Amino acid sequence: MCSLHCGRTERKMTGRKVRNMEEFASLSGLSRPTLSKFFNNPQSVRPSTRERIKAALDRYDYTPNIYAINQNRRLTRNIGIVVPYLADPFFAEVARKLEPLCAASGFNPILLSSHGDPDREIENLDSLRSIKPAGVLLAPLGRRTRQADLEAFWKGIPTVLFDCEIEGVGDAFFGSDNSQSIGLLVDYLCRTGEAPAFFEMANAPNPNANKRRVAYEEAMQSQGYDPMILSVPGDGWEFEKVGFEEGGRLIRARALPSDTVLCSNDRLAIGMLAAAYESGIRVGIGEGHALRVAGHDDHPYARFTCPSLTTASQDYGAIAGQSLSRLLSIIEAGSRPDDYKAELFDGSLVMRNSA
Amino acid sequence: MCSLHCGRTERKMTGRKVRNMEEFASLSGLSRPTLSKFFNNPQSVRPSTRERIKAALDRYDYTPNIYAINQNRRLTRNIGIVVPYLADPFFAEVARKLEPLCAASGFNPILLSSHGDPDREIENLDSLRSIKPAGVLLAPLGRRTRQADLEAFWKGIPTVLFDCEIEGVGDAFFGSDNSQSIGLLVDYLCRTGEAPAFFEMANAPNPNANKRRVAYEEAMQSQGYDPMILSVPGDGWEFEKVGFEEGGRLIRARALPSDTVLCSNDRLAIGMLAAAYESGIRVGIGEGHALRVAGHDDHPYARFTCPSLTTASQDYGAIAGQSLSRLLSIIEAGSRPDDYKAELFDGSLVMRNSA
DNA sequence: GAGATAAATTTACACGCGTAAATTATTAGA
DNA sequence: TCTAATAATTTACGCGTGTAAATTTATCTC
Repeated sequence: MCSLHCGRTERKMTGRKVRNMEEFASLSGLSRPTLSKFFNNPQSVRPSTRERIKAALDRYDYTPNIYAINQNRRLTRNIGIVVPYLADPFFAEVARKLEPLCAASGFNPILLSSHGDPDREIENLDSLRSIKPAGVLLAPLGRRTRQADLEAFWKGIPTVLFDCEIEGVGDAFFGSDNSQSIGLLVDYLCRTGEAPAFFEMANAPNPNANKRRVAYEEAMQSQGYDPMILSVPGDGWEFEKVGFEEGGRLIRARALPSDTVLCSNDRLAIGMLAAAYESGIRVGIGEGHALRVAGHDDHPYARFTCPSLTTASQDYGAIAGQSLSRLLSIIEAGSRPDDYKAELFDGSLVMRNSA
Repeated sequence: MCSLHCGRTERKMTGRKVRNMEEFASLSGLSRPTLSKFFNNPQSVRPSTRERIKAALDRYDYTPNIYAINQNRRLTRNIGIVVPYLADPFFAEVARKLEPLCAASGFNPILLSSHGDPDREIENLDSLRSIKPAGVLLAPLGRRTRQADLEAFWKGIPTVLFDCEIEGVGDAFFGSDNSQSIGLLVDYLCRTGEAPAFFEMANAPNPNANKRRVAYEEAMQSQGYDPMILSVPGDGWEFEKVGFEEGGRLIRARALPSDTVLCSNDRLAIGMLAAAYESGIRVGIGEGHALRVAGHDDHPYARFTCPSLTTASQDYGAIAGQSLSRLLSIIEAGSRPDDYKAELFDGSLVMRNSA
């Protein structure tokens, strides 16, 4: 807690443990309210006093009781981060970027994963509510999100959504411009070979999937092609498995309408690449290759697929950074904004060997 | 909070919000101490009273203030879970198993990742300490862990280690029997082809790597072979990258002493498989294959590598389950055990197409 | 060095709950 | 129906902090 404010990352506990602020006050020769001010904001006390407190902090082992602090504060300095599926590298990555940013702003990030379960998502929000966070960064599950519950939560606590937008919920939204990035991919694929078919899971949990399909259709039409949608059964978050099984089925049945497949996301593509490999289909560009496969997201493993995966990267950094700074400005303003703000960031094409 | 005890996952907030237990007491016609008992343990009040409280809970919107509770309790019901690298699927998986188990026991799991950074690990423990958790489940970083700090933490809070054992720290340890699982792999590989070389990163962050190397050496010797260690430069957690670059270097330089390579973990193997693919080396068993590659851990993507990866699976469930139940028994006992307990679980061979 | 300003101190109360002791009400068993 | 056991209530205090108002002290400017 303290390390956030006074910049100390390690203690030299040469002295004994101090029970409470009262005791620490007499030990350091200051009054408790002054110390209280210091711990809330070191800049709010005179530099000379600040140094005295820091010196005392080195001599004695004292940490303010976080429960007593938060019981009385109007607002805690906790920020909830709720993601739909932490085992998914995209969210693991965003969370990893978010944590140090929160800490740098003096806030305490609390990371929760819904593990793909809508009930779990609401449970996570409930448990956050009991912690009275200053705000919440939420990447909703999407299609299966219990919208009414989410809306009720949002009314009580400043909430910024990212990755997945939900109608009528949240003070702001930051995500990727699927239309732009899919456009980039379709454009590239059309330019360098056959126009791509679009491979997706029929019951995708996340509305981005729908946006990407629509973006694909529009991009194809603007290039003068008829869209070719391959919508395979499947739900949940086991994309690789669906890509492998259903993609393999399509390959073996020779049911692909094009020698180029654009997958709705990299995880589907990873599964499909594995299926193609097992079917002895050579994936890639140029002579001797029977299939081109592209994905979307620039998954951390996209570099290591066989062949390496051509894809579109999302601007994780911008999404994480802007979501947080928007939330912080809402928190600091102390009042909810009147205007809902949504911002989409461009992706960029990552050309590798699969297409 | 309450949902853990009274089993309600959703509220019907037909009534108004209740500020505190006092107010809720008068609304429900009971006394505050009785309600306090109920929230600590619903079984401690008479069934009829229990029903009255639950009914009131449905009528009014009341949640006990978690900060006020924890300020006064001797022990919070928080359990810290600290992992070295959450983006690593092994830890993501263990964490995913741990969370519902904690919740089912009435505890609140707090998940923190050290992101491969030893300072971050200690910071995580410090921030946990300020939360006064009942206990902590810790998978240490390993080699780079700041042992003295860790030891100081452990002395204050019940701590069970898993995955990676640290000399002289922790009330118990649960992990995989690397000797057994590596033995299984070496045995299988020797039986079905050339004896394997062992591919590892020289400065692995985790001591399991050393244990695996030693286990490999012993297994090879007991089979009558000389160990062949391929120790490549590299540190950190980017195993795939090291496997890809250094593995690729070995392959292109034809520096592999055997046509069979056992990788210290699956992530290295994933990188090496990608490198082999790019070099045009066919990996697998039987005719027309030039290289066999095996891994260790049964990474979630091991099914989807090209070819699918032969590996040894760790018993995630047992490790997670036993670690937690040991910690809970220490917490319930209210005193630290005299005897340190370490238990290793067997892995099992997962035969796929790469070896 | 005086006045203006800023900071620290004192005093006092509040927060929402745990918990112990003594008392009263309820239940179970015969 | 009575008694013993059990549960609930009342009363009272404590936990470690936030925070407001009034006062005193230190610092700065000229």
